[in-house]
Amino acid sequence: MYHSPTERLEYDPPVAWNTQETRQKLLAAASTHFSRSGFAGGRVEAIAREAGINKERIYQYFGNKEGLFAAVLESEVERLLDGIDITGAGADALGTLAGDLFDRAAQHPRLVRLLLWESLELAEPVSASTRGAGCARMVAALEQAVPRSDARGGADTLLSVIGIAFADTCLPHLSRLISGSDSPEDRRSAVVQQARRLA
Amino acid sequence: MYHSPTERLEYDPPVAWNTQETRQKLLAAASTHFSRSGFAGGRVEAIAREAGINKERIYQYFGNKEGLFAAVLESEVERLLDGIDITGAGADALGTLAGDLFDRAAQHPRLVRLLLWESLELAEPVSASTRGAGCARMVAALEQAVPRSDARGGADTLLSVIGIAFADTCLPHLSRLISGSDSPEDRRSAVVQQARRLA
DNA sequence: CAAATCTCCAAACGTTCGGTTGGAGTTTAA
DNA sequence: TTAAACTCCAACCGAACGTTTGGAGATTTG
Repeated sequence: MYHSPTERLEYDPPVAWNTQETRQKLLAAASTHFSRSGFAGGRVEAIAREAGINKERIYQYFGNKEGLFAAVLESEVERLLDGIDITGAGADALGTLAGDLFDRAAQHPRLVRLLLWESLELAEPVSASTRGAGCARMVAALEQAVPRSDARGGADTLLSVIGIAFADTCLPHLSRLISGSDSPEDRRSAVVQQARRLA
Repeated sequence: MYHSPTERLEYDPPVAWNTQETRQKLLAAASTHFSRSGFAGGRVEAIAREAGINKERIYQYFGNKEGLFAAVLESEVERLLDGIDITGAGADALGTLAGDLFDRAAQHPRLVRLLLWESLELAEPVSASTRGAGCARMVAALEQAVPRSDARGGADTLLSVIGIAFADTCLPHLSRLISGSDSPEDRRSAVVQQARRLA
């Protein structure tokens, strides 16, 4: 195995196999890069370098750059709503939901960013059937927690709570122009308050 | 002036000057391409071809690709909220605002897309001071129309109404997974209804 | 133990891309 | 009328990029 003169090692140990770890390292690095720069702005070479894996392995495991991007989205975007349940009833339910969503976005900003890149760069969502099923469950739970007369109340409410909770993550520049630099605590409090009003 | 054999003309008329038109054509084509594909995915060559202008002109007028992108954002993103005033009071004011925002997004989807690309691809917003002033005026008007006790009510309300109004434009895939393929009329109605509840 | 298969690598390839150059013609100014 | 300045173009350049190739070594199989 040849190294360039500037990094020639005294002894190159042979490379042991670790198929699962290789794949996971590539996915983790790809998640970072695609979250930051999107599909078009992400660089295969830079992803591989950060993973510490040869970029040829990307083609072996994922097919191509598009396959890698899809794999990242498949593993990440479901996590956005994963484990967030509807608890309580009425205004409490909506406030808690909004707070949980806000916290999720605050702790994992890359998830919302990946969702946005998916929206802008893909014609169709990834994992549509499983994500659709997850959303349907949330809608049904919301309809139980916040009963309403109109037939689509659950779906409309869920979408509005998401819109409120993610407004500053989806549109950070506009948010800052509107609200100034308020603290995450203040922002969270406002999100919970506004969502409660939808009851 | 040389043309390739496949498009050799019998006679090449010399090119007259039209500096303003050239610039506008480039901006229009750039708006289309950057709205669709973002900065990283937009192609200078493709933009120039669509404008019918030599791509070297882009460097003359805008400096580089980044300058072109900034020029597009500067001319487009202010149009998103431009001319949208707060009318009425209470729930009516919020409902009308949400409806107007929804209509603006529906009629000019490229504006929201450009806003999203700005959010994802730029560290700072363009035209921050003029946009900030415009937002401050809207916040003040909202505080008049929907008086509230908390000090930041106007800003929080505006951001929430925007979040509700643009939820399906910002996150179209997630919206469709949640709501199914409802009609724009139904979607608009839901947006107005939900926004009214924030009063 | 040897052959087959698999994983991993460095290097290379062909294409794409943003940006520049040399020059032709248009318009303006003296 | 001529020179200067400006606008516009085709072609080009160097770098970047996604993808492939040839081969070395690790692991599995018979």
